[in-house]
Amino acid sequence: MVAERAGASITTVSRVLNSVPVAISASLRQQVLKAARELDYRPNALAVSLRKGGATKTIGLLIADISAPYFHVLTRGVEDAAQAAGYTVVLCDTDRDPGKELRYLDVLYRKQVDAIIFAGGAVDMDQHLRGRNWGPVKVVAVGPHTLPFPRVEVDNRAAIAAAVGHLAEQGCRRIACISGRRNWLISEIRREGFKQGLLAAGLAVDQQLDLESSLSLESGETSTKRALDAGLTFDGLVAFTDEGAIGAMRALKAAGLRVPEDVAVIGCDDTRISPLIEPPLSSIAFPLRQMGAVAVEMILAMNAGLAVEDRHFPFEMRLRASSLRRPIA
Amino acid sequence: MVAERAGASITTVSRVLNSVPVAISASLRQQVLKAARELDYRPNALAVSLRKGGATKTIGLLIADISAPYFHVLTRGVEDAAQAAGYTVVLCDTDRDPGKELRYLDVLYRKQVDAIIFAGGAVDMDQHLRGRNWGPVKVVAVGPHTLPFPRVEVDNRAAIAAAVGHLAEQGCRRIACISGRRNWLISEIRREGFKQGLLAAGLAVDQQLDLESSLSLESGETSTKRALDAGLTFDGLVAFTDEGAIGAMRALKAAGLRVPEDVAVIGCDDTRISPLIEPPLSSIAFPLRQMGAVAVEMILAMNAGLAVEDRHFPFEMRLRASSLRRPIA
DNA sequence: TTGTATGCGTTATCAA
DNA sequence: TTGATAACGCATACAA
Repeated sequence: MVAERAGASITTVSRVLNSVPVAISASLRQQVLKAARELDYRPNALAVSLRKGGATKTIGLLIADISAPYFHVLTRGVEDAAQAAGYTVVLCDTDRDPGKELRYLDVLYRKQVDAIIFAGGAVDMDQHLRGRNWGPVKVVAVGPHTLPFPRVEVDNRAAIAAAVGHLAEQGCRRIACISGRRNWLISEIRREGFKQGLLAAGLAVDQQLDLESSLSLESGETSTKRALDAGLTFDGLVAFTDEGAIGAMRALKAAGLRVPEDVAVIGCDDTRISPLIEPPLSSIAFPLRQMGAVAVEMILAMNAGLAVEDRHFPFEMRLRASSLRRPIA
Repeated sequence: MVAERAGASITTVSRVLNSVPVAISASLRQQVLKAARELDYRPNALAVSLRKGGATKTIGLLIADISAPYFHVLTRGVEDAAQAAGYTVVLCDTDRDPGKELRYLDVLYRKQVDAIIFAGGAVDMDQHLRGRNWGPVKVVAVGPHTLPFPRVEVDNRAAIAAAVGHLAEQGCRRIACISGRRNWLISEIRREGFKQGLLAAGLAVDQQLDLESSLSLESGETSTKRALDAGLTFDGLVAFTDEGAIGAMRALKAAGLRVPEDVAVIGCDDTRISPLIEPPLSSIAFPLRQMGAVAVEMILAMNAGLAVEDRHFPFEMRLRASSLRRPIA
């Protein structure tokens, strides 16, 4: 196309457009450039990747749900870093469904992605991913994962334990927990943190106070309502998700309970909503955007043949009215 | 690879794996299947697309910012529909920056995407996209756009006018507006709706009450604060965005004004947050998720050679405490 | 029923 | 300084 218009061979065109260090007459070069501009020619990335054997500059991002706060902030971090590095991001919402995860992996492999970022998976200990041949694809996980990939991590256990500690410090003695599904690794880890926090505070672990939910607002509301209806009592509540906390607070209000006076509440992930609701919700913040960016950096490093290590990030307690009954120590 | 392992020609392998309607001996077929399974072979989508001339089953999605509520709901709709149709979505955050938009388009074209969905662009009347050769790529726009592509649309003008009408009905006489940047088409259209609503209610248009912002929470807060500091008074406020409305409400509260008694407030987009804040925010809802899905449907139709028409969706007023001073008529 | 050869758009090797 | 040609992995027209 460009070649014939410029009256040159495709070889020459390729050389000019890729600035291959080979002497080319100025006139021919100009003609090629002109033709390319006029046709607004763009090299076919498919052909280039095929020929060069691999690199597509594409990253597959597997997340549970882009419309959940945790994930879209993370995603923005990934996308920015990817774009800056000349990579493109394929968005894959898995809803934590192993089937979807597998189907997406299949597509991503067919499309020859260079790398995959896992976030919000680790369901059923990743049985469905066991024994898989990952080939040359670079894989990074954000958050807990059972497979031996480099990870971008935050101490979820300590985070929830700290939340419990805070509630205890605020005078709570019976602390409930809006937890996540039992077969999600993240839930199990946070659950451990919950127990750990109780023990550290010298409080008893009451299995009944573990209110399992799917981490959504609606689910948090339902679980809490069910617990209250069943006559359960508690004076503190930590939710593994801000949305769950908000749902719980709705159920508490509906039952005539005051936050934080009757029940002090703290969430997790520090969603954008948290400071805006009434009362403002205490939460545990993670540097999600940065974590997304770092996941991409790790991929770049792996592509460069460097050894990468897990990266750990700190959490931060954002204490607000929903959990504050007395001045902080 | 698979061919040699199965002791067959690549032709046969291709035929078996693609179920080409050609007689093949059962034994050979089994061997091919076995080899493919053992190697867990996946056809190289790059090569397939190259050979078949085009179709990559990929959609480029250009949005302003995945971390903004409007866009991640829309995106989820796009993603679900795309996945169901065997398409893959490349996420492109443009931040409404024409430069980023152009750079992303370049990449998408190189990668031979089949289609592009524009949402949250239309900046400066899309000067940077004028006269462009779009080639065989199918383009659909969600929301207002200056270029002649099929669109998924909602009557933004009427929506904002209705919001103004509602405030007027609630007794507001001086209505301010947290608008968007002047060079964003969406802002201009909503601004028209604002004026139209004022006129319909027999209220005067006061240029001073147009408080320009970037549609973000922070921006809404700043604009409102500045207006109040300048001594402007108003008893109603419509924001082109829920986040802007929330920001505005913060500024109002800080100034000692009550919502809705002193200033009735209504937002737009009906974000997930809106019903949760205090007071719950009135807003105008669009079926964003569905709109995203329809955008994909339109692309599929275009691919099938069908003629597609613009699709219009209704808006819905969600009235809540922030704007309710009296029973609704 | 099976296989050989060609070409998709590129880049890299080799020859002129 | 330039160009013809092979090869990347695959699907298909054609041959056997």
